[in-house]
Amino acid sequence: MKTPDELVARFREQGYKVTPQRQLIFRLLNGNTAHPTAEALYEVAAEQMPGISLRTVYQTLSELSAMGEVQYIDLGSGAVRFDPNVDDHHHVVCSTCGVVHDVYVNQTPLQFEGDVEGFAVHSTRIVFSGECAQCAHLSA
Amino acid sequence: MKTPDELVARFREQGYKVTPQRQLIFRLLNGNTAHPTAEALYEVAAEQMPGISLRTVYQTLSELSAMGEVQYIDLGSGAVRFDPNVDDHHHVVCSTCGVVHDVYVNQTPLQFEGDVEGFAVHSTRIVFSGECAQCAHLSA
DNA sequence: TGCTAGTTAGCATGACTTGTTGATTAGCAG
DNA sequence: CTGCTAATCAACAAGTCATGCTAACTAGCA
Repeated sequence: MKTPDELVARFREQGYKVTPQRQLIFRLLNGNTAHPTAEALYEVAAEQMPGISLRTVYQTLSELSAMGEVQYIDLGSGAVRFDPNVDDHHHVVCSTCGVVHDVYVNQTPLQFEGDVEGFAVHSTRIVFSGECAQCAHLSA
Repeated sequence: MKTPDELVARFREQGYKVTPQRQLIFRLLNGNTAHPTAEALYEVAAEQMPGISLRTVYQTLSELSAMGEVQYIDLGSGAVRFDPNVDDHHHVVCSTCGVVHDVYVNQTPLQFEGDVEGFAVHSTRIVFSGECAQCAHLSA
């Protein structure tokens, strides 16, 4: 994702207004590796800006997604999560606490891109499930 | 998934009753490679047994899943799908028509199982997206 | 300064899944 | 065959997630 300042510029270019709400969301997402849900982001936002509406958070996330600045990630956990990291990467999820980390798979099964079962494959999503170091430690 | 007959036996073992509804669902799932949603399965079932309730379909699928006879697969398309194929395999989805095929990835990134970012990984799900042969043909 | 987009609250909707209740049906053990 | 009990059904509700709508207010920015 671009920096908050760059996003401000991009929003202006597109004719979108740069509101304090949007700027707040830009800042909250910047460098965020927590893969928050819209709700989670809303809660943090509401602490810093009481009165901000969940609707606005959804709206801004959807705009950012349309601009390719954040990624929707669906881990089958109910709510969609947002990832400001739009690099080509994958995810590992702790099946105990639900924490999500980015995973860079250098040896992607790229041999499949192009032709799998007659499909012209153009993207690959990998989700690893397991137990994070903390949960493994607690249960030990 | 086991054959309908084997499932009947397993249900009896577990003390579950073998009802016509359950047997119908067993048959509909047997060899089914369509990865149906619960609703889709219900519709087919209702053709053969008018009066069967969606609730019963959900119920039976959940029992089968608990017994490890079907797999839930979540492709982020809204509804959960069911896969009677419980082998270790992955999926490829057509982004145009939504059809799902099984994919056996012989060269799984197994090098990651065991330790990714400090996680003790125990499962890996890969979803390929692309265009199926039919859709590619139609758009050509 | 003023046009217009954005925000808000509040309510509604829609998809998907599960829970509940109460009546009826039927599997299956004895 | 009988009877206990699980299963089913209809009908309704609830819960989650996401989005749509309205009407009124606010504020960005040309």
